[in-house]
Amino acid sequence: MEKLTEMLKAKELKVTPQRLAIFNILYNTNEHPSAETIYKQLQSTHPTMSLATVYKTLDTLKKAQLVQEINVGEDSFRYDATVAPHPHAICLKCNSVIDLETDVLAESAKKVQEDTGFEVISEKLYFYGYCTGCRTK
Amino acid sequence: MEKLTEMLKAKELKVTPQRLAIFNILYNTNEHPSAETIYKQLQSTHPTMSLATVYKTLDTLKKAQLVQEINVGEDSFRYDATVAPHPHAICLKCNSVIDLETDVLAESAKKVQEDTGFEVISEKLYFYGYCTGCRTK
DNA sequence: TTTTATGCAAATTGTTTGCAGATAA
DNA sequence: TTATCTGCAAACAATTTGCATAAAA
Repeated sequence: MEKLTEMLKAKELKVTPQRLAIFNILYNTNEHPSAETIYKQLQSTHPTMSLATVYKTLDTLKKAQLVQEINVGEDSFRYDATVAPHPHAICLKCNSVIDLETDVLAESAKKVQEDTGFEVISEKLYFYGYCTGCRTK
Repeated sequence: MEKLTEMLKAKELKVTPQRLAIFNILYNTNEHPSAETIYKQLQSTHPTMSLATVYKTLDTLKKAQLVQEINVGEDSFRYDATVAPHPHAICLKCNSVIDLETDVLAESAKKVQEDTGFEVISEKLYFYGYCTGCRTK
């Protein structure tokens, strides 16, 4: 991950195997795993990595704007290496979180700003329902 | 609150002072309080009410579709007696949560459904930024 | 009088923190 | 070599649970 290495250096953060491994998982999945899930996934390749390190690293990456934290209403946070704002669809049956590319966000942010005077910095849009795989019941 | 009394009876749930008090708070505010906040607010009028009861009651009301739970990315949930879907704006400075009435939700749900095949049941839209009171810095 | 709800305290879960030793620069 | 990071264990905070008592139907 050259991208991450660069970004970390730019922020005067050390490039450690743990940080690379965690970012790598997020960068190569669209599953939006939680800290716990990432930790379990790393146990085979990085058996000494602690859960605390996963949390600390996710916090570091979040502050460095390399990952975004998403909050779908579960009891834990999930993480996404795609930082550009985009909606998510959460399947109520299999709990999967799917990235969407609808562009309603920019338009509606502008509308809100005009209508209410609220200055929009970012936005999150979640759809709850059933994914294509779970629709057939 | 006749509405609540009816709804509870319809679901074979008992009408208790605690349930009335908690629903009443939510029904008469637009502050979207957390369980803790509701608990504190009730201490003067209902000094024997326990925090566990607040949690259990909110869960009951949520299941009875009388309140909705919202998750703005804080460490706790907030509650809203308006169950119809509507966007929320969260001020990053004063942490207030404001109800919005923009109607982007219905349109975009339809769009997502057509584009991706994901069957949308409900949606949540959050805007983060600065409220009119906090913009002047 | 029967069933369900409340209130207490203890348990659980996700996350954070302090600190000594390890590692990147 | 020095500043930062990791990993462990303990701490924390939000929420849940078990159970005896209390209250609604």
